Amino acid sequence: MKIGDLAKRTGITAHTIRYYERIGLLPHAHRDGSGRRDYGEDSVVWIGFLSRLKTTGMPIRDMLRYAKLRAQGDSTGPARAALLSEHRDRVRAHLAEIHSALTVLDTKIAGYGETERMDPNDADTHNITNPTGARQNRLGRD
Amino acid sequence: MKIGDLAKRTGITAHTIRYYERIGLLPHAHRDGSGRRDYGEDSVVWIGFLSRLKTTGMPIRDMLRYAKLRAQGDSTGPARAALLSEHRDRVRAHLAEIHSALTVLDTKIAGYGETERMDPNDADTHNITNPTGARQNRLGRD
DNA sequence: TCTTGACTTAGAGTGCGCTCAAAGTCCTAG
DNA sequence: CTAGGACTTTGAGCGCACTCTAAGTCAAGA
Repeated sequence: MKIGDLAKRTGITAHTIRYYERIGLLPHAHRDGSGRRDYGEDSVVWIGFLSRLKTTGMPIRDMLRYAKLRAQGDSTGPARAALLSEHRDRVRAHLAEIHSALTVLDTKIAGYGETERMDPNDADTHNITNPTGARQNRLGRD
Repeated sequence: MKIGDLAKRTGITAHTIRYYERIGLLPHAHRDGSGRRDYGEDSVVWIGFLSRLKTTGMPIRDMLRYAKLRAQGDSTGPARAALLSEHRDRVRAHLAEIHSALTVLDTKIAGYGETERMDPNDADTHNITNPTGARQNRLGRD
């Protein structure tokens, strides 16, 4: 499989695949006769796993630690399990924080509904004051 | 209250408070006789709310949109509610993704534990039976 | 009075994770 | 044979959200 195909199948760009290889997150790819990267199904699986780690907010430097342990062979199983389980704990803690903040958000939204005498579920049908996007600040972006 | 006190009470640095003012996330602060920023309790509350938005992953450009609506007065209530409720939906969707990825992580960790008990030399070469149907292992040779 | 330390400004620097540019090579369809 | 597109490399650039530096002002305690 060529890099473009792998990109399509994993949902990350070819640029990013090369970047991942460069930093060591992916092993150096096998090359075909003309020097181009050629991948197998295992690459799809590994990138899929990396994407899941990314979804949970794991920084690349930790994925890198995991990848290096993995490259060292089967004996690093316990270390990998430890790395993953510490990360899992952090994710769960973060999840709890988000839930808590979301509760506040819910209250706030409900409060607006009350004040404005409108159903929060109708909020989406009201356009934001400035749909074309006046940019009054250098950070503003639409 | 001086900027240092506000920093202590909100958990963000004085540098960041000035940065937030610079980009428009905080209103221009009142100054005392010698030109120093002087804050009231309302600032603590507002920064607390911003921090919650940040916890839920709202980008600064969106907080900025919210802050500008807020500065425009009560008539922007519906727009603010809309902004918040769209964000809430995105956060909930993201939360679901994280939960799903976490399930895979749990399975993986359990898999390591299993192979450890069964055969320490064979760690990570097992096909993990997993309820989501995802297999995430064996990338080429290690 | 002197010293310490919190404050002021504009602007530069940092770390992360990509993302793209430039210039060249190679495969395939027409 | 030729055109187009996918690929190759090294290295630069970007967007985000801070984070810090430099040079200076000011207030209060020993």
